[in-house]
Amino acid sequence: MSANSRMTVAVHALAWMALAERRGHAVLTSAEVAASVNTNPVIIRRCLGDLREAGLVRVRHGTGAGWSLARAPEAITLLQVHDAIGQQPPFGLHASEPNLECPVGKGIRPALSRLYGGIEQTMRRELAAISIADVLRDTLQARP
Amino acid sequence: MSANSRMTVAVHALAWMALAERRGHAVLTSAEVAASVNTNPVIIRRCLGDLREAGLVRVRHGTGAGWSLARAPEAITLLQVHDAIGQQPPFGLHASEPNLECPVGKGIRPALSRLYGGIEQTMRRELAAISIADVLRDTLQARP
DNA sequence: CCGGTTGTAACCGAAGATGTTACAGCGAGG
DNA sequence: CCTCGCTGTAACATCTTCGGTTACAACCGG
Repeated sequence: MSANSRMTVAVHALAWMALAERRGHAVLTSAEVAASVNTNPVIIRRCLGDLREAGLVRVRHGTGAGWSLARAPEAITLLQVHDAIGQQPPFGLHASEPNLECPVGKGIRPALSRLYGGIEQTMRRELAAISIADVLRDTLQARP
Repeated sequence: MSANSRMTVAVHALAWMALAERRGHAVLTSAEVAASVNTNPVIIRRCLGDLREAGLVRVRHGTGAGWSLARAPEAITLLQVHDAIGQQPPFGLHASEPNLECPVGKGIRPALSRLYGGIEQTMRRELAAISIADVLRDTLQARP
């Protein structure tokens, strides 16, 4: 499995919370979410902790503690999730600075930065158009 | 160093080869390319080896050996480079299979696959619209 | 055959992701 | 105000990947 499943875990958790909320079970513990995602509760706590900092979920302490959505599923976009969990961009520049004596080495970084930035903007626009409610709806339609 | 710089290295190498070719120095050794990218010649050989398998560059052995473009810089798109070096998609699914007893766990993977696939398609379309010649032109215009 | 370069294997260290254990902190409810 | 359950986080163990390095056989033009 290629790296970066954090986006997937976060979206899965939010979709599950949205469904539970709709079923009248609004507060979930990290263990309950972890059971659906099939991972360790600490992974979920770390993930939901990021989402909480972004204001997407709320947490309750004490007896009967747990997590709940901070707003309607329709109002949570994948772009917000993407930013909340600090996803790294799809392309990176050179590991070590290129040779600036070479005309290509000198100009390639700004050129590629602009180029990569444009692609990233397009991706952000697509992510912004999709909400957790959309994902949940699509998820509940069983398909091969 | 954050992530995947392979795309950057490949594009840098091709742009540099395109410029050298235009200057009448069509055949470059891996050491010459490595000097511009500022990395080890083996890294370049591995990278150009991938590009050769995709038919984007040619290699010559024996005395005076080295690499040259297999076609005009205008005819090499970033999508071809992307595919040649086997870039991994920006998002990955779950590390371990989610709980299929849960309606979300059951349906989330196909839903996210479709979603991620759509985003990837958009990205591919953008990459296909940019050639090495475009990158070289942009690179040679020094800009802050 | 020689000399220079490719093609690859083997290996290293750093970094990041995932998972696990352990434990202090918090607060709702008795 | 004490208890209990869950959060929040540190620490740590793997595992994988990546960039880098060394070494060496294969190749071929001259």
